Amino acid sequence: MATGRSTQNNPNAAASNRRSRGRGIPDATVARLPLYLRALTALSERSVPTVSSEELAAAAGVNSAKLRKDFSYLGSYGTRGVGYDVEYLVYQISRELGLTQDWPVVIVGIGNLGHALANYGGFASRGFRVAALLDADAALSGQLVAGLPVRHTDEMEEIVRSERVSIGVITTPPGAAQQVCDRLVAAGVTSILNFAPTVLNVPDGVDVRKVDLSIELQILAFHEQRKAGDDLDDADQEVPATPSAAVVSEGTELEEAAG
Amino acid sequence: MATGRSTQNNPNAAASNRRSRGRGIPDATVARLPLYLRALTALSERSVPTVSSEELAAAAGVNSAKLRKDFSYLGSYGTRGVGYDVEYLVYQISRELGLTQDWPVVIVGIGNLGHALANYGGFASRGFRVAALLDADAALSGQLVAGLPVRHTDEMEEIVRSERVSIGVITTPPGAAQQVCDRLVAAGVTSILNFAPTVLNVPDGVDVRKVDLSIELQILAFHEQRKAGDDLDDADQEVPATPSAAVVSEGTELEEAAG
DNA sequence: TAGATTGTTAATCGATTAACAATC
DNA sequence: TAGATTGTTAATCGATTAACAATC
Repeated sequence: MATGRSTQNNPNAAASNRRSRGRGIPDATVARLPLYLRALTALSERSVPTVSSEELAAAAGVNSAKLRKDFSYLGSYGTRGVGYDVEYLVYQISRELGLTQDWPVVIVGIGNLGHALANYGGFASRGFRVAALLDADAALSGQLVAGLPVRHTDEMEEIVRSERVSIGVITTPPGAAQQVCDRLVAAGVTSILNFAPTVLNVPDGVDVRKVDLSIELQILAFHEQRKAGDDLDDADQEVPATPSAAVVSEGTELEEAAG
Repeated sequence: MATGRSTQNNPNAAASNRRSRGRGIPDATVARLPLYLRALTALSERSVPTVSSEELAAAAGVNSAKLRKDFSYLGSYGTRGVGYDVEYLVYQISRELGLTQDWPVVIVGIGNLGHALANYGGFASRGFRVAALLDADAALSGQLVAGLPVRHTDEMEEIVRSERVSIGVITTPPGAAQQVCDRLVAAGVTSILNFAPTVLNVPDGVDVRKVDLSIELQILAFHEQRKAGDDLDDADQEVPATPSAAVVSEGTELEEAAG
């Protein structure tokens, strides 16, 4: 938190507490816009012309008051007594999220996860274009993954610059993540989606979002344990004198290649 | 929101607003415990005996006031003027998260992502044991992935029951996710980690957490756009009369198999 | 005792929600 | 006009943070 480098704060806050500039859409609302968009797109495909806040909220898995409040930050796009025009709302939300433009991304680290992401259909359909797949393992170079040749990480800087890549996806092992991140940032990337289980340090102005399998599972385990505890009842049995064994060891490798 | 089925609320809330029972640890704190645990485990491996809230907070990427507040929900495990005993804290957090017990999980849908998860080292090291890999494609049955044979989804119910699986990971295409979810829940699974881009409906008492690639990227794009907007300055140019084209289409496939 | 650092308080901030007036 | 549904208000709740007394 010193040195002019900021460290991502909570698991997923991006850089911005800054009520995101302009009119200022709250972070919690921004995080839900993609959910609404997905539900709306499904309605659009079924040629449903309009939808009420109640229906759309149910489809997106939120309550309707929250949805209306969220939409109120975007403007008044509904019609009282009627609902929202599906197509129009799809467009407005897409525009708000920046999905009406082209976003070239690079994926660094082409292990199983990198593969999975490269093949992910949700990419292309939302304005995200895979500009390159990069891996530190020269043996992978040239190999086709999802129709694209894997290229060596030596080419990272050149690709980021020439393709004007502003978003980088890191699927390397944790040990390589910070270094890859530094290089991406130095080359001009200002948003990073990090799948490596590491805290990345980035300069101000760079957003980092983190996806962490292990953390999600641990949170589930916590709740699962509490459910089981309903039967046992945790009679606040105090702390055993000795820490004992059972200490969890860190063996966090998400992928094998790259760096 | 009717029928006794609850729908997961925000992207990642699990079922519990219930200040998680007992002493009641806030959800935001629970979500950070794995981060602290990771940082502590790294210190433990370097044989660091004690750590201050300031140091640990920096390593975990949070501020120290938040960390101390978080720890205060667990108990008073520090020593004023000294800091926290690393090993002891690792043990306490592990215990709190339920990681000192064995959690058998099944992964349903063995495409690239299922592969990546099966190979994920962070699993085994934290008490999570892959009890089975399941896929609806019979052609995959018997094939070894991460040393385990893929089994047909027909065996799902039997495996969940016999292995006492309470956590299921869904990496199927979106179309199959709800059905797979229903079967898992019917068989006894009470926590689900969903990678398919679908809102899952589950009965009360079942926790769902969602990991969604596309959503994370869209949130990054939003912030990225705002950064660019600093130059252009969005002079509140009002809504174009016609929605126009550029409508984003839904082609969300995360994987190919299963269901 | 002096220095360091925790654990807690209290203020602030942001997010959620119910309720309802506005209005189609 | 009557019915439906939005957009907004205001109350509530939960999370963050700085500051500092307690205490090692």
